[in-house]
Amino acid sequence: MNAVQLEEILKSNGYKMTNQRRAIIEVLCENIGKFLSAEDILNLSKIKCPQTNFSTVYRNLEILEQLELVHKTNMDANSTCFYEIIDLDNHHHHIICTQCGKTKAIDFCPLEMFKSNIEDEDFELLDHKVELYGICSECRKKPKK
Amino acid sequence: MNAVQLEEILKSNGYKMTNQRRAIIEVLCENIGKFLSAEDILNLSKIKCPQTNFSTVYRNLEILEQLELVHKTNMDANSTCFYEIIDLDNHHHHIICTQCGKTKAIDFCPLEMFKSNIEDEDFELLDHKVELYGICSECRKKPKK
DNA sequence: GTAACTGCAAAGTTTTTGCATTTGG
DNA sequence: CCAAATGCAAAAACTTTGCAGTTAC
Repeated sequence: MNAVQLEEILKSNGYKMTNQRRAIIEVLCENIGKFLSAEDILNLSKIKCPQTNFSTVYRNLEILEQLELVHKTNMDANSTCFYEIIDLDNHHHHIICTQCGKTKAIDFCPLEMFKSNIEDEDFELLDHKVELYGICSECRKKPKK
Repeated sequence: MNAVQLEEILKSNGYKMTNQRRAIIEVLCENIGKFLSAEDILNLSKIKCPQTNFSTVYRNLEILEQLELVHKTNMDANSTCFYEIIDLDNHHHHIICTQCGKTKAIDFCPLEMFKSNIEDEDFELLDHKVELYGICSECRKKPKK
């Protein structure tokens, strides 16, 4: 998924392109595989379009969520939410370092395992979220804080 | 994991038992397999111990998190966090109805699949979170809102 | 007795909203 | 032109904290 494709999707859903929106989309596309907070997105977007504002970031994230183009998540430690573009061409999950927060994309997805293991007809399975937590090599080398 | 076991763990870590704490622990243990918000926990705890307070709930959840006895999570739709006792004897994940929020425990865990698929020595795998999203049978019957 | 715990009220964070103004198509 | 988008400031929602008083052990 690249920014141009995303723009097309938004336009075809009746949304207009503004510099702020384009900046936000570009930031998201340039950071696939990482988790960004709303504040991260704001700061990075401001580099491209300085007048970008928190409300605008949140409003655009909401639109993208509704179109199922971004995933929203939190990590256990705090209550900030993190966002990432859903890249259908390159579906992945993450491993997250519990010490420094660094993330890394993991290609393996256990969804098929779930499908075959859930004989449960009560739910129609639509989506899933998988996060792995660990300690990255750099943090392992460091003395424990 | 039952409330008595949990009390023992807390006591052996130097924590004292108060009626508020006991109420919170019991509520958590009685709701394994569900996700409770801090507010849910407060309201249910108040039935057992009416003077229970929000600060006390959050402070106890923090202690339980530090001892790795509860998991904290959020669902995509809103930014409220949800808590559940980690029941090592009965490890499970959840499927969550995106319409009504109802949850159901799922026994299958793909962790072993991950271990064998991650040849990645950069991370030491410590923990994981898996959530499935879908629409429950009741919501499927209802006319779309 | 004393360290741990709690209640309260206040502050901190993150997210959402109303409204007046601006802008893209 | 006008619906959509934005900026601002204020509010809402959720969580954390300081402090004085209380309680478990």
